Amino acid sequence: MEMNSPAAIGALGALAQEHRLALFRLLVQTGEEGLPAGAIAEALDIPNSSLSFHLAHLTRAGLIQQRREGRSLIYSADYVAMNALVGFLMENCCGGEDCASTDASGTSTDQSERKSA
Amino acid sequence: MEMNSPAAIGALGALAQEHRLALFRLLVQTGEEGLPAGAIAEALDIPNSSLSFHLAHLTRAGLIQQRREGRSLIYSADYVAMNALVGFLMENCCGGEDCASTDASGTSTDQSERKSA
DNA sequence: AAGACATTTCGATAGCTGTCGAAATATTTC
DNA sequence: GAAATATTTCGACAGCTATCGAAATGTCTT
Repeated sequence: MEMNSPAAIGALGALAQEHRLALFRLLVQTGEEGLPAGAIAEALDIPNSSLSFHLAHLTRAGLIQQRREGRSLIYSADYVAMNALVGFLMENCCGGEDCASTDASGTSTDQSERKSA
Repeated sequence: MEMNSPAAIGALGALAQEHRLALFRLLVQTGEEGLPAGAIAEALDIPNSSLSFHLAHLTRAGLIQQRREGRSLIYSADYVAMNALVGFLMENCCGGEDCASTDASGTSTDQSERKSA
């Protein structure tokens, strides 16, 4: 997937907002089948027009997908894009190897042996 | 480390900007010894006052640390914080398991077996 | 084709963000 | 303690972001 900086900035910015982060988490939990805009608005208690703004933002960033089903628009998380974002962060912003090595709860996996160049 | 949403939003927002992302990457590559503000400003070709603004932003978000050395202020990446952020994203925004399983280049690791609940 | 339903677009508005020169602050050296 | 160096804070400004009601758009049902 090899995400580039502009794309990463777009994705990071899209997630860096209370409502959008909650929205994305909700869609991730929901899975491939996704949720219609109305259900999301209700679940998160956000006015329709405001939600639409955030949905558009996340879609533009490539983190969620849209499909029509009857008169509803169904939104779902794009796991591949999220994979790419996490991959980008690990490659470019952790130094490479051991950063967040699956144990996100750990006793601060030794950071003192960094590439000291 | 167990990062919470507000902290994650702060960190995501801090990285969601061209100069700050480049700055953080630079510090990650540099390692524990860090770099003085002046060297960073020169490396990234950003005016001192602008850079200071971004350094403050990243510091506020907890992603970088500051220490004084003579008349210079040395900045360095906080790897533990970055660990926590990536951990947060994997736990909350990937569904848990296999997301970005070290191979961020892969042929779209099958996403169709999500927790369909 | 009219009415109901689901969602987006429009428009106005308040507040936040990024930029950068100039002035202020901190630290060392002479 | 004054001059030199390293960096931050201040202030002004342009542009972006979030909010949300009202109007417009698209889709289904009868």
